[in-house]
Order: sequence, then structure tokens, then C-alpha cells
Amino acid sequence: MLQISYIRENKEKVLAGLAKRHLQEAPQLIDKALALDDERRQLQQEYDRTQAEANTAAKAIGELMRSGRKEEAEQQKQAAATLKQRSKELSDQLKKTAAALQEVLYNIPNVPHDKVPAGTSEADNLVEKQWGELPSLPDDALPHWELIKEYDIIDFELGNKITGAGFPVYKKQGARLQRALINFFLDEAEKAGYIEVQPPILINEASGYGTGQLPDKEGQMYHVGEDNFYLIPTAEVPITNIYRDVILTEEQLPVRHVGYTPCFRREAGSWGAHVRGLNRLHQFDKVEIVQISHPDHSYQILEEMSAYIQSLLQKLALPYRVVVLCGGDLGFTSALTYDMEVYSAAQQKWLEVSSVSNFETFQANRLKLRYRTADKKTQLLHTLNGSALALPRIVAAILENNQTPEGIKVPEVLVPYCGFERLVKEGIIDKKGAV
RNA sequence: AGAGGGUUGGCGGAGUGGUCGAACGCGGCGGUCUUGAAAACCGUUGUACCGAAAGGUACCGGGGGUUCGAAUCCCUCACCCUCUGCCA
Repeated sequence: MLQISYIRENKEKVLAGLAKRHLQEAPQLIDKALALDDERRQLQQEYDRTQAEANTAAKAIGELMRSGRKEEAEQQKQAAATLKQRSKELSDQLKKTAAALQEVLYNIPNVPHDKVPAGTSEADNLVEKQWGELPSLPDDALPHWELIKEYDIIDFELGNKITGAGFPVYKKQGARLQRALINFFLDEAEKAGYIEVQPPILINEASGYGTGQLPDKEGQMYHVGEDNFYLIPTAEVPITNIYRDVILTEEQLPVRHVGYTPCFRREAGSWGAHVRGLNRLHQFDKVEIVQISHPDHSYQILEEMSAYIQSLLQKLALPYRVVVLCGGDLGFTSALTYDMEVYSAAQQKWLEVSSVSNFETFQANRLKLRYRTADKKTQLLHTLNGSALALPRIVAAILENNQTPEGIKVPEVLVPYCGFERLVKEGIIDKKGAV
């Protein structure tokens, strides 16, 4: 959420920035916010004045009561009651106006960074860098959804039976590969100075609002109605919310965390014929890195995080490219986002495996996440996060890119974690419904 | 899940209707003393909103209510503790 004071003082800049998002109603939203802010401040002043009067009156009555002048006190109560009535009205109005303002602010996305290109869709994103050679596969190379059947390592049918579409069962070497990737990612992050946390994967409403998934992505999260909890769509939510309502000292900065969690996304409306296999799931595993930074250093940290994520892809020997998201494709809460896309050779497609973003103060404002400056003032911090990495598409690329007649080669760095060098086909046996 | 008890400032802990943003202790910061440090002593020490400022207002787990006046009384929700029950 943008700070209303910032909008007040930088209206043109905000409008120019939001124009890049092609948000039709941005100017109206901004004007509405400013009007409500004006109203709110007037009401606040009037309310404060009335309360001051009422407080004085109440004290006077107390004084009279104590000195035994009951009748005089009774008389004063009348006047005080009127004030109280007025004050109640003002307070109700103030609350209504403040809530209305909040509602408008909740619906204004973050102002994109200068570097964010104009553009309306994915097609307008800017490819900033490409690394690695694209593998050339033989003509009979298979897409990963065929490979997982041939090698019998990931089972969508079983997932359908247990839960539904998009909840696969990982089996045998497939399960082992998942575990290897998670451990590899966690170990690398710890080496890079991130402190590991294992947060809850159900969150309350306050946490959802804190990082901006609510109200923006209400329909995209699984909701546990009984307790009003949400299943996390990313570890960003619980990890960043550790720091909700916290005032840090400068010495504590930057805060660096890594966490592995399963992630749950309803993906309502985003399914289509082109989405096959591991490309899109309702439940998937992800290792996430989160940083909380001094406002002066956040863009330097963003680059650092981007470089770190790229180092993982390089170690896995997966060709990738770095894409700067354009205004139309940029997430609601982000000021600048890089997507890392891995080349999945059999599909001949670039698959997003990481998204690293600087939210500047957008989340910190909702979270009330601040630090104390040298002159003892409080100031909002910047929050950042990135996937490091999301597993399914990494698995898809490994399977497709590394297929050979002798099996699927496991990237060297993963061999110690997997305990095998390649995935191999077992003899076809009648499983009779078992794993 | 049932019964009872709790939730106060960075921490501990007073406060059961009026002058309480809140005693006291610890911690933190500044100072006196000291060659330096410790001890002792003195002072200071929450957040947000409105305001150019002076200052004002709000906040004692969250929300609502009673009252001229609420940390204090009532309702409600959340969380914590104890006992009982259930359970990985």
C-alpha cells in the first residue's frame, strides 16, 4: 500500500508511474484517495477539538463531585453529554472515512521503478540477459510429461485419485530428486548468508493483508473457512510477516531469510490446453529467499539476489534468461521484478522458475515494518523476495534437457544429494495399482 | 473440546470508575564523579494521527458497549496458562 503522504506530495510522479501499468482507473483512484484524505484530516481535527473539550468537561465534573458540589456537577453533565454525542458522531464519520480511504489505497498498486519498461503483456517484457547454450535434442526427445511416465517418477493419476488435478505424487527417484533439490537450495542459501526458517503454511487474514495477497489475490488462495486461514501461495507471506509490527535497528539490517515450503495456488482461470505436466500445479515446492533492507540499499540487494539465483541455475547447468517485467505484467505489490526463465528443450519453451522483486515500502507500509534512524525517527524499510527456486519447472527442464538413451543425467551438483547419477527406467512390471 | 485463571510500556510488575500514558524495579540513553571503567547519584527513556508551531487527540491483546469520565464495569473475538478429555 502506498503511503497517503507520499501520494499527497508526489501526485504527478505516482500517476506517471501507474500509467505504465495501464490501469485505466488510476487517476480516479488517486483523486478519490486524496479527497478522502482531505476529509479524513478535517474530521480528525474536529474530533480532536471536541474530545479536548469533553475531556476538560469530564475533569471539571470530577472536581465538582470530589468537592461535594453535586448539583453543579449534575448541571455540567448535561453539556458534557451533548459533547459526547457530537464526539461519537465525529468518531463514526472519521472511522468510515478512514476505512474508505484504506479501501481505495488497497486497490492502488505499487509505483513501478524507472527501469520498468512500458508494455501491456508478457510479450513486452525485456530480455536482459541469456546464459548457457540451448541443448539440441534428437528428434525423438520427449517432453517431461512423457518422461515422468516412462521413468515412473511422478504420478498425476494417483494425485487425481487422492486430491484432484494439479496435485501430483512424486515417487522413487522422482521423490528423491525433489528432496535433493530442496536440500541443495537450502544449503546454498545458508552458505550465502541466509538464515533458514520453517514457517507455518497456513496464515491468518492479517498476514495476507500484510504482504498484499489480500485483498488483491483473494480468489487465488485456498481458504480454510472454519478457522479463516489461507494456505500460503508462497513462503514470502509467512516469512515476511515475521516482521509485521516490528521496529528494527540499523545494525540488524539487512535481514536475510530462506525457507522451504510447499505452496498452494488455486490458479483459477489460468488453466488451458497449453498447460501440461509440471508447468502449472496447485501444490508445488519452493525455496524462497526474503530480505529486509535499508531503503538506500534495496536495489543493490535486488541485484545481489538476482545474481544469487542465477548462480543456482548455473550450477544446475540449465540455460536461462533474465527478463525485466513490463508495467503490464508487473505484480500488484512490486516496483521492479526480474523473472528467471529456464529453457525446457523438448517443449522448446522458456519456463519461469524464479521471480525476484523489490517491493520498496509497499509491503512495509502495511506491515508497519520500520527501522529507527540515527535521529531516533521511525522510517519504513524495503522488503524483497525471490524464488530460489521453484521446483516443478526446474525438474521439467532437468528431465527434458538431460535425457539420453542411457537415462536422464542428474546435474553434477545434485549427485551427492540424490545418491545416483542418472534416472533409469525400471523394467516394466505389473504394478497392480501400487507405487 | 469442557472448566477455571490470565493478556498492562524493551522486560518484570503495580494499578478495580476521575487528576493514569500509567507507580516501582530492571534494561537503554545523557550527565556528575573517575586517569579509565565499575559503583553511586541526577536526569531522560513508547507508537501513531492532526497541526507551520505551540499544542492537541488516540492507544493498557482486537472489536463493540455502559458512563459526564474506563487500564479498571459489561459483551464478543483472539491468544496464553492450569486441570480434565482427545490425539500425531
